[in-house]
Amino acid sequence: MAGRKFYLTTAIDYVNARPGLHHAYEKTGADALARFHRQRGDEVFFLTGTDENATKNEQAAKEEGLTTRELVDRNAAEFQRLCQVWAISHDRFIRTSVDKDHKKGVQEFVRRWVENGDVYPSTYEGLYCTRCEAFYEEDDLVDGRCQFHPNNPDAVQRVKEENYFFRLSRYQDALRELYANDPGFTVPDIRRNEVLGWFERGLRDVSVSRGRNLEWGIPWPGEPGHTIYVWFDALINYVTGIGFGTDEKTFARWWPADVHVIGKDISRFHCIYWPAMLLAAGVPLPKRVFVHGFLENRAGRLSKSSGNTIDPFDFATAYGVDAARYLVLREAPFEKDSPISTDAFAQRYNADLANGLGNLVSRTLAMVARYFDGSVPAPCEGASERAVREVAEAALRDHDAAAEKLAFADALAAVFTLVDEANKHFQRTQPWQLAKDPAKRAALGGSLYAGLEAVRIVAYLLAPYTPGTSARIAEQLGVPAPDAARWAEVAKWGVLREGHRVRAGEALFPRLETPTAAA
RNA sequence: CGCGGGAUAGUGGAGCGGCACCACGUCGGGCUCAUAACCCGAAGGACGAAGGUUCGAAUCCUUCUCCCGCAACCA
Repeated sequence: MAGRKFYLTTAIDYVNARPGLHHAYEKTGADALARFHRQRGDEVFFLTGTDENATKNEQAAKEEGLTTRELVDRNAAEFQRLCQVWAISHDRFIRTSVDKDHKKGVQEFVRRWVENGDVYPSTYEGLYCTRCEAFYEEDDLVDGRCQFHPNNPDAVQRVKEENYFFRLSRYQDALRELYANDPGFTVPDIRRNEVLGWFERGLRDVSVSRGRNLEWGIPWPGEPGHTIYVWFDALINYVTGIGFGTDEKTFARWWPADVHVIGKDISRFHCIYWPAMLLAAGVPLPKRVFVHGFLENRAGRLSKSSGNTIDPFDFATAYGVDAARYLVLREAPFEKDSPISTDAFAQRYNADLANGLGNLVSRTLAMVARYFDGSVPAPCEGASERAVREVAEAALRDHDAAAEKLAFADALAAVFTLVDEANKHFQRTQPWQLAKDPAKRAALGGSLYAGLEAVRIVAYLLAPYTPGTSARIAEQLGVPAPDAARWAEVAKWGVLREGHRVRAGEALFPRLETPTAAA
């Protein structure tokens, strides 16, 4: 796969609240995939950003005594800071209310619908919650109030307006065909099955504009007073972010997306609406939509509306960025829902990072320093060394197979089989005993060499998840930084040369003595 | 009967027709190079409830209970 282009996206985030751990989770998963592909030699474009054109931002701003612009800028900055703190390596952070190319591209996209006869005006009358920005049926309301905003008596209003509707129904057969021909379009299967279920109930045309002379939002082309419904403007970011409607050369280079990484709550939009929207605009479809699961705790799911989020900035500070990234991806398999808890994170930190990886690096380099004065000994492969080598070779294979599928918990587990094997290897060969007998010098060197190679390979394999730590280990080993190394040259056993200098460093992951206090 | 997913050792998971497995935690032992870390061993569950199919069921079927998600708020 070396040398191919790889374009991936995350969902863009609503700016009506602060970032939660779930935002960091999605971005970290996507980031690990981006870094994984770069490391294997692919050319990667990684897009993330904020979804800023929701009308509710106007109201939220009013309540805080700010202009809409001020509120949106302030909150968008928090999401950008999140990306910095969590070491997200995106190539572009798109802002839908700011970036001119987005606005222009969206209007071009809609213009194509119009040309294609896929939108038509129609009168819509119904109960509209201005807080949700959604229409509801009478049955959905509780005492005449929105069930999600019961404290806002004025939130629900009866509105009647001219809207443009998108002919979603026209694409039902094309979408069925897509799902029949390409079972991998939506993964994992559990999410695909949900999508198939939606088809069974049929697809209705959807309103894609708002006609209430809104100040905020992207104007409908040639139709003053109408704005493009925020959901549709948001989805189009995936093409405008790489030049659709403004830079066709760049667009042609990156599109179609190799994968859209999203949460399961918005799979309807990405798995049904988005492909139909693209078909209507005459744009090729993305290759895959990966629907990740949710972080859950006993207080219920983590979400903006329930307000039980773990602060992602505090979390990263408490554990360190690399550990934080490792913990969310290891504890919460990307492909499904997972319960999380601060206790589980803390235990995982000590077990895997402090006692496992950190201690292995520490003991290995300490022994090389003590017994060989920091100079790499000659390889000397006995039964134990061979076992380590074989586990390393399996880890390289198994990691990549899992990472390709975005199964990061499995991918990380594969890497840690090598950490465990190296620790067992030292117990088997007992270099501290061999060191007492000058006649066993070669065996001693061989044991430590195998340990060093294990550490080196682990560091490279973990680079997509723990970029800072991997770089530190590479530095201690005096080998090329993970960002700079050619994968084919480092991803194999036996690269370190006899006499090469290595040095011990500070503890990579200090053990937490009171685990529960960490977060 | 709106659709879908679950219920397995203290916790989190795997297994999905044939001796109930893994990780963490706990307990006991060993080692001493290392971040009181590492290694070895043990205890602990008969798999939500009831019924059925089968030589044999966490694993298939039926009913039930309880969770969760979706059904134009939400990653």
